[in-house]
Amino acid sequence: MTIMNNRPLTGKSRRTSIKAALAQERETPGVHLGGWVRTVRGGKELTFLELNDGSCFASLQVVVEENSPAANDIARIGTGACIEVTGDLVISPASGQRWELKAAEICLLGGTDADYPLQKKRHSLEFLRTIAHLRPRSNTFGAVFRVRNALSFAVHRFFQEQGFLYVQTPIITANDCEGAGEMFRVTTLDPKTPPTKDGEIVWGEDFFGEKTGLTVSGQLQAELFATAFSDVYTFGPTFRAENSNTSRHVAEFWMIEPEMAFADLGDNCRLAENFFRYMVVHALENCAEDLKFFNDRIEKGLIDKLEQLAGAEFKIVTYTEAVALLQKSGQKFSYAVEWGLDLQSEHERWLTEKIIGGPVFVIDYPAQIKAFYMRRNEDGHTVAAMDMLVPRVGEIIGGSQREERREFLEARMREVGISPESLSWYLDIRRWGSCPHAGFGLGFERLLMYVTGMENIRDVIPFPRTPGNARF
RNA sequence: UCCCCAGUAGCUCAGUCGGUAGAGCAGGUGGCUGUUAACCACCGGGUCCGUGGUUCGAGUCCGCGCUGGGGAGCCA
Repeated sequence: MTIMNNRPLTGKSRRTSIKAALAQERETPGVHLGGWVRTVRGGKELTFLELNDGSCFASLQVVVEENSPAANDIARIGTGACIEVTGDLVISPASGQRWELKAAEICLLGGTDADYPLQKKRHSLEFLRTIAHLRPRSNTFGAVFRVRNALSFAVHRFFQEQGFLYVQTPIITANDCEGAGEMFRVTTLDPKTPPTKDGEIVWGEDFFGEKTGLTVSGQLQAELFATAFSDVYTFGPTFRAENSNTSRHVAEFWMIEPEMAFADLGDNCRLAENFFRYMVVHALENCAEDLKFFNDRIEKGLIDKLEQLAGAEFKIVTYTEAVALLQKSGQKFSYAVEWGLDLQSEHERWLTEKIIGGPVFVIDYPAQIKAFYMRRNEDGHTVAAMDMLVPRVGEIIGGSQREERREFLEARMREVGISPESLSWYLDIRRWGSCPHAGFGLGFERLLMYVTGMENIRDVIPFPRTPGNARF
């Protein structure tokens, strides 16, 4: 790089990451670090600072000697302070850590005070949620967001390795008939004086010339791309304006939606299984330190669970079999288990946790409880749908083979009250060059819940959006 | 949206039968020759979520509201 003016940009202030420092093979003089202080332990002649920069779970112990020039500032350095340190990386003479930094110079960049909410003690996840701007500096959320980062990368790696094309489907869309949930409205009309006719808002005068909202699914557009590129996937933000108040729902989340041409429901389940296993293996191989923390503090036995899953075959049961299994389980449920009724959360959990004891695909649901685009089976009353259920989290994947036969699809749309004209482009795919295809939607946050053991979806997304809460 | 539970110091929580507010951590001061969410001593710190009521007296009992959590529905 060439600096064209007289600004004193040296480009020499870059630090060594703590991850890199801890990975050193030998003692190194003159190492420069930056980070946030986790705890300070002061003695008469020595002060110990735990420094964390988020590059890894571990902190690095910084040792300040009483008469070192670095000692000047340490009285003002408390938990949470941001500092830069230069010193020698040496093998620690005390047990508890291999490396420590003998400080020669400390620069206090940003101090803290008594009101700093993040203390060196256990906080409740509920409290940390109220300080979402600071919680990434905690052990738990540091680990969560490093795993989230690793798995985001793994999503792309998995699909790219398999030759899938990444497609960015629109975030603003005019389809509100996808059956996936309530939409957030997108409009530029003045809420005080919208154009009206006979008391109704004239959406034709809105920005896009029709009623639009934030996407609830990229599936329909992914299907369009699948009929040109064969195998495609989306990975992007998804919005649901449902008034859902549970530990598994947020209004804004990230969804992964692969769509494959020349594929049936069996191919779909196989892809889902391979994908899920790939994510788990990737986490085991790349996030060992963070997973160990989750295993010790969040979900006992987590690593065993993940390792078992990596080697296990996923079970597939039909909806009809699932109903029979639940009926003969002898378990008393609050809601009836009966063919034709949707499985309740309690049924799904019993199935995956108690009867199967691991991830399970439930396939071939009754047509009347599933979406219009799912392919009708030969029996005439079920559709080629699949839900993947996992212990603790419940439904993590929902997918299907799509109805590629135009006359069946159109008839089904009329049955459920969707005008074929409104989705003419979707029907056109069946009109010209139609082919069997299948895909699914996987909630990225629910995957993270499974992998980290975190029990509330609000704790695996940086700044959760839920009814009544869009702070931060 | 419905059902259940909770709200006390900056944080985690105790507070008995209704009798006038407590601990640990954090913060401040001092001590300590290598500490591991250090330790020891002392100090400061309260709209008991809000509101209305019952009572001689309410953190405690009752009504309403707000906020948070768990569960259900919707789903990923």
